[in-house]
Amino acid sequence: MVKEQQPPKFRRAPPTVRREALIEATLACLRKYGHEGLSVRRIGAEAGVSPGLITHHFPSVSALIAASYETLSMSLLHSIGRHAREADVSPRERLQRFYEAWFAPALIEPGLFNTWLVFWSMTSHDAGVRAVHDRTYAAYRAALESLLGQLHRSEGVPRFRLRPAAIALAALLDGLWIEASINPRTFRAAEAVALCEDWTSALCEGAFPSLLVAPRSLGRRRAGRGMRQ
Amino acid sequence: MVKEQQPPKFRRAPPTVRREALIEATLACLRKYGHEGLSVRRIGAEAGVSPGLITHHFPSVSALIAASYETLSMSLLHSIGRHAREADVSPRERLQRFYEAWFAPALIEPGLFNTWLVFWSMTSHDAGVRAVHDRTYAAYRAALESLLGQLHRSEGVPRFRLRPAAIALAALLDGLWIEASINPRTFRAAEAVALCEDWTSALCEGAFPSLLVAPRSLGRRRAGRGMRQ
DNA sequence: GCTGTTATTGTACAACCGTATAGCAGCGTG
DNA sequence: CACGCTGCTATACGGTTGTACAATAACAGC
Repeated sequence: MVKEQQPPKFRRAPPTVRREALIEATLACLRKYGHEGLSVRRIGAEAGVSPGLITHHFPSVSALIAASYETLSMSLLHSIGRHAREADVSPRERLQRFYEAWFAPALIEPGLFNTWLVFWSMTSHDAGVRAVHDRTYAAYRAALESLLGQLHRSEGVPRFRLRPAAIALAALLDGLWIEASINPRTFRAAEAVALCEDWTSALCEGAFPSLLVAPRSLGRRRAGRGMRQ
Repeated sequence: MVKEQQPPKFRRAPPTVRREALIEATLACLRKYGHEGLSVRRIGAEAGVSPGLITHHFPSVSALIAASYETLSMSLLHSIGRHAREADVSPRERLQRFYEAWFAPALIEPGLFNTWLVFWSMTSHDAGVRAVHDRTYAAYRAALESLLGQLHRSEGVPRFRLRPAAIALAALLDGLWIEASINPRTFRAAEAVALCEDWTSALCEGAFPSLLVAPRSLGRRRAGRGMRQ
């Protein structure tokens, strides 16, 4: 009987780290293969693990997707927000840095876009994924509201309603990000940033009538049509 | 030999109308089942036709998707544009009607959103679908440029660069449409229209610095950073 | 009414999917 | 060194998928 010193067939890991590794593998697969990437076999191969392990650690594959969604979106929001939170610059400049981080090359990438499409396409079927979206979008909007709120208290900036302002800015950012992801040749990153900066300028000048809060006297035309705060 | 008068097993159709019927069935399937809907068997069942017919009329399934993409997006653009093109109202009001059509209940529907997600997710893999996107997005932007161009020549509206303005407006519309499609409870249609109207107001007041063309003298801060027209 | 064209069907194929489950094996514990 | 817990593998199952291809039958032209 020859005593072959062969390496172990697999290594054990505590559930927490294995779960995290599976989430990371899932994100890698979605990035590389898009919709075709969310198969248990492909994810297992990416993580160097058998397909059965996934159903062992997650109740179903959609639960794994939901967890991956939460991980990625919080990671991105934190990473982008860090650029805006550093140093002591003016609120206006903080926003600009946020925009620049948003349209940085790392974010404008087909893989990331395809990953997001998979998440979005599951919101209608899976309640768990939809819950993650709602929580994530709320956090994203809260970050924007925070940045806009600082602007709020600057010299010469009229008061405006934060929530709809953040909704509009989020929409503008998303829309530009999508087109840039699908076809990077439509416009350059600097142009996208300039368009967002324009939006900020208009906000600071009070050029968005329905966002202004209680524009008593001084008849700006079309003084808002009652959006709820 | 009994002469049974049984109906024919199938009916022949000229390639053109069969192709169109298949496209219609594809759109119905995508609307109902999303990503799961683009299988030859499901589409065939929807059209009351055998699965093999699809590969007979289309070189591949992705060609069918591309054709469906083109059909739907042109149909939508035309349908929405019709509301804005009718009667003789002011350019400003034309834009508002466009916004209202954009956020009408028929457009804010999970089925339509999921259909769009399928199209988007194929742009990275399939060259044909990407070509359709580019053509479609250009037509969409051209429609916006036309509407904005009319605004352009109104009294008191400063000159601005059409192309980037249309890009920004398209992004705002898309972003709002997406969030409304995923979670209709985030905001109401009227709020989305108000946010777009705000954007128009700011544009007319010249509150978007980088969009202004040749703002000679009159030092507005941050006079654009050279976006190409 | 017969014939030829061809749109259409039906089936076979190989590959893939998610889930369930029985048993192997790493590794902490004694 | 042996034991046992349990993370993990491997396989089987019934289902799906897109494509290929031979056979069939609708229907127009003669």
